Amino acid sequence: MPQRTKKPGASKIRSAAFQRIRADHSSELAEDYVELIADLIDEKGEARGSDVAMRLGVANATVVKTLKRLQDAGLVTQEPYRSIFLTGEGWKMAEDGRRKHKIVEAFLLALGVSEETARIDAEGIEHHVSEETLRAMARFLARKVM
Amino acid sequence: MPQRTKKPGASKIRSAAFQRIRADHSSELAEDYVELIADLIDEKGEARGSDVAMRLGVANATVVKTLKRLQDAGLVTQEPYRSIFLTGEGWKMAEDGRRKHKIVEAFLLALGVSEETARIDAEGIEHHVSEETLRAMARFLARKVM
DNA sequence: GCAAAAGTTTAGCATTGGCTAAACCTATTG
DNA sequence: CAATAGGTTTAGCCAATGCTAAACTTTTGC
Repeated sequence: MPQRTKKPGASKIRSAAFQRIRADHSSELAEDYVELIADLIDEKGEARGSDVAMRLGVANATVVKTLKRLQDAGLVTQEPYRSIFLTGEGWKMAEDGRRKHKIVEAFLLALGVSEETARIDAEGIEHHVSEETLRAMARFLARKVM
Repeated sequence: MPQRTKKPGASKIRSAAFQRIRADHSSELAEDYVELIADLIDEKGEARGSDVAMRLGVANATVVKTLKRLQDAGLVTQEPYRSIFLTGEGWKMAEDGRRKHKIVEAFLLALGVSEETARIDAEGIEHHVSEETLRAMARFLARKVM
């Protein structure tokens, strides 16, 4: 008989973590883009697609395609051959990413990790830490300072 | 097989982090699979595709397709309608994943995070921590015990 | 021992996120 | 002010990862 996708409550709990990871991954790229665009705007006054491409290490064409999705998602606005702007929503996401990034990076540094590693690992970790863990990291940092 | 990453030369050290994240993502799924398969074998004596599907929260067909890739990659062996085995390589990857997972989870717990959150966050973080950060976490744990 | 139930695989489709090459604008400059 | 250099977009390809429905195999119950 057709084998419906089983969604029994039993091992649903087990799979929750993996489902969250898949969800995280789909928002991860969007967060990286808006964060980077925000940085570029703050640093150079404007964000060009090619700057984004260079910093992410991908081809221009990939950025164009992704930005189209981000525009559909209401995170950025842009016109052909012009620089990129963030919507209110986009700024909100960028700020949130920066906030997480800062906490994670500072935390790793406080843990005794090198600057280089802290920066790189923070980039990977920031999309996978819950608010609870962020709070614990912030607490640790506060305690360290005292 | 990950796409050929063209190195743009001196352009951007900045992009290194993102490139590593993309690389991590392509191995992440493989690690999750082999780790899960190892767990199932240890727990129940065998790993069936449908168990993997249930625990990961994906459809059976997705698991079949992914296992084909893992087989091509030399991580698992299997025959149609039979249960799944890990190759030596597969076991090695599974053990490494478990090692990382354990450190990260224990570390989060020591930080004061709840068990539930530690388990879930560790699942996401384990694929993005460098050996250096793992060492720092282990050091922290050791210090805590003293 | 065979028919139905249960489990597994195949087929076919969609989306995301990469790439290169070619076409297309914009901007510089002679 | 036109030609061209250079940046940007489009077109079209590929691989990974997900899905449902249908086909197929194995197991079970009588």
